[in-house]
Amino acid sequence: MSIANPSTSDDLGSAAQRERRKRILDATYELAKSGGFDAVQMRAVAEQADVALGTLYRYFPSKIHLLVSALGRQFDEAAVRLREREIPGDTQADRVLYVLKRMARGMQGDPKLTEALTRAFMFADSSVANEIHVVGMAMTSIVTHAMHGGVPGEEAVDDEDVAIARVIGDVWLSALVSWVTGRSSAAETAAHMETAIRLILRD
Amino acid sequence: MSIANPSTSDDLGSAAQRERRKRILDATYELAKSGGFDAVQMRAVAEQADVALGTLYRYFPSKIHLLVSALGRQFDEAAVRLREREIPGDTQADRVLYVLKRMARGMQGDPKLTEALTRAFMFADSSVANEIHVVGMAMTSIVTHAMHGGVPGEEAVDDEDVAIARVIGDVWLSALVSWVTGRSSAAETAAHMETAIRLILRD
DNA sequence: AAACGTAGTGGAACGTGTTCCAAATTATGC
DNA sequence: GCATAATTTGGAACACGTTCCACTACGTTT
Repeated sequence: MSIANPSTSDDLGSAAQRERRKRILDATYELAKSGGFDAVQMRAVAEQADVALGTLYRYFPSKIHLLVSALGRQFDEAAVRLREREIPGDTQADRVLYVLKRMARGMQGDPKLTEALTRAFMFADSSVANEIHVVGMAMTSIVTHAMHGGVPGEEAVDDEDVAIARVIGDVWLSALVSWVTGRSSAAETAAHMETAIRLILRD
Repeated sequence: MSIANPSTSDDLGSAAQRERRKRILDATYELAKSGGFDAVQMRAVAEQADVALGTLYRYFPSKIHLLVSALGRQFDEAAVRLREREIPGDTQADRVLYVLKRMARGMQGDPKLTEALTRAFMFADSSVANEIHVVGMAMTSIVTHAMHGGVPGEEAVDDEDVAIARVIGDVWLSALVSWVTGRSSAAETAAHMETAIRLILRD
């Protein structure tokens, strides 16, 4: 008997399972993109992914797991895209701001999607630790990569860099939450991020 | 006809209404304290506050409004208690850390309560803007007050102080979320806060 | 090819947040 | 004190996340 759960195990299962998993995440993405958190209804995801409700729950044990997994996929892709690119800017603050503004632009282009994923992330509890960890790693990687300008050879990332990256990630998340929940505008959010980063990264 | 909603209007209504409102918030507090977010069930709150379900919804249009209002009351009280007190510590960082650690101790003493209120805060959307604002103000006030050592006379709080306080508030919130959702321990959270604040407030 | 175990299906059912409504109660203006 | 408006009540009903179950389909072992 296999206790393995197709969504969390490192063993990704058969091709059919990988295919189902992808269909489910794609459906989640589409629904989130067009209708936000509320539109990602488990029955709707199951139907759009052409999968029974029970199967959906076998792959992702809750709506939050599902959305955070989708977020993880997004961030992973973004981190990979960014990694193969040099980051312009003379100071750490400039480079980090460049990257974060670029990501912010992407997110503002899909506000519903961003809302859905952010809400899920903020609501997740420890049972979602694995999925959360993926997101946290990608975020830290994005920030440290920006700090060091993207030169691939000497990624001299020490502990302090990671600590700084985590603080920046915190501010980023809080700012994202304010924006997503309509508490502050895109411009205010950008300004706030800039303030914070220049405060944290005065070289 | 009065469009006024007893919970959001500045007009607090009759004594009976104020009394009901208090009973509701008290019931919320009790349930949150003993069982966390999930235990704050609208039917249970209504019953414990000795109020009909419909009335509960008239006072607080959603569970999130209810919990964020309860959080606001908590923070307000904390801010007031803190305001009438001098904050020990030689540097801004020391004083802010002193205050935040003190608040953290309080929160760790009531983990369920903290979980409930924090989850609600993080999940709130723009319809909860008013209640959120109360919390944000209290938080900023607590931090700026700590920065200036609590000398009541010359509260020379300028815009930059507020910006800094907001960044600290962001980190605080993120740290709180990690702790509340079981992603990091109290010790890790404290260490992370210390790192962040020393980074932001190197005098 | 038969038997077996695992995964997927369809759908009923439950819990809790939320909405709605008619009747009862309370407050207000005259 | 009465008429009228506003509020509260009790409870039914609905929506959606989640659980559960009997059944079917599939793949593996022998």
